[in-house]
Amino acid sequence: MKKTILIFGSLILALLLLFQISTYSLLLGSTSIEVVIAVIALVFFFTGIYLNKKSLHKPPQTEIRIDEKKLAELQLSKREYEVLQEVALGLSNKEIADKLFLTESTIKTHVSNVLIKLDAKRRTQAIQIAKELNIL
Amino acid sequence: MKKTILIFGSLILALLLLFQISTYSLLLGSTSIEVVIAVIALVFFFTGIYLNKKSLHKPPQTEIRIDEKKLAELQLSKREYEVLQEVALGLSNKEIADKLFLTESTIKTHVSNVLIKLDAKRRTQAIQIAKELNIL
DNA sequence: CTGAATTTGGTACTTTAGTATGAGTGCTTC
DNA sequence: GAAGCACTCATACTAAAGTACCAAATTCAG
Repeated sequence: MKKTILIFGSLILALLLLFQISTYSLLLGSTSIEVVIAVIALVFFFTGIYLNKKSLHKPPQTEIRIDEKKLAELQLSKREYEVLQEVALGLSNKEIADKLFLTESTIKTHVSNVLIKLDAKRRTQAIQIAKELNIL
Repeated sequence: MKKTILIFGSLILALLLLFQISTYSLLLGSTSIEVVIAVIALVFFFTGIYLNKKSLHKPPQTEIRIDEKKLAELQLSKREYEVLQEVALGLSNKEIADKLFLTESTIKTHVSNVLIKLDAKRRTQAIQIAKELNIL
């Protein structure tokens, strides 16, 4: 955050300086109007590109957020959703049971319910459906 | 593509026009230097932002291309990779067999080989590993 | 407090998935 | 033409996964 403020501050300062220098050099007649305008245009053009890259480019790349609405629509209970997440990680029912301190029976029950609610025949299909719905 | 050329063309034209108008209005003394420079700066600033958004913003959002290198490293045969893709779609061995006009035995063999090559214990884990490696 | 939903777990059973092993075919490469 | 590899398929298993049904404890809103 500190770095951002510093960069922005010096950027604004530099642009203001450029602005003033341009105005004065024009008044003094040492530089032609065309050159000044061209320099200004180029500098601000690339400043625009740079700022855009910094501020708007990062967030959309990494985040692929889950669809809370569809998650609610599906009526999955907390445990069922939790189990679904573990299933998607490639764990077996036994492994999930150990991880959540439950028995394999319980996991089977939850998985079966998930399959019904997601309208899937197999756990692999449930994973595919869940990812299509942006639930995972 | 046609649209892009059209947009870029009119953009360049508009900028050139702005450039000329600025120069002339300055020479005629009808506008102050500061105003012209400010307008030029703003226009080029936002043009930079716009172009950057159009050209560099789209590809990373939609495309998540597969990692050809890792795919080669894994030494998966054509059929094995093909079967892996179907597995990731949530199909059963029987369904894959029917889809590819093979027997379930053959699919089982392919899946087993895929599991070994991906170092996975289950097909669900194979899916997870494959997606982590950007193979799918 | 009560009824409904959730969570947990069990038994019994069927269906898939996965392993091990062998074997025939076709294609390429040395 | 023999060795190697990919592809196909089979049999015989074992191990998971999944279904059906039941039941107790817990949670939670009305």
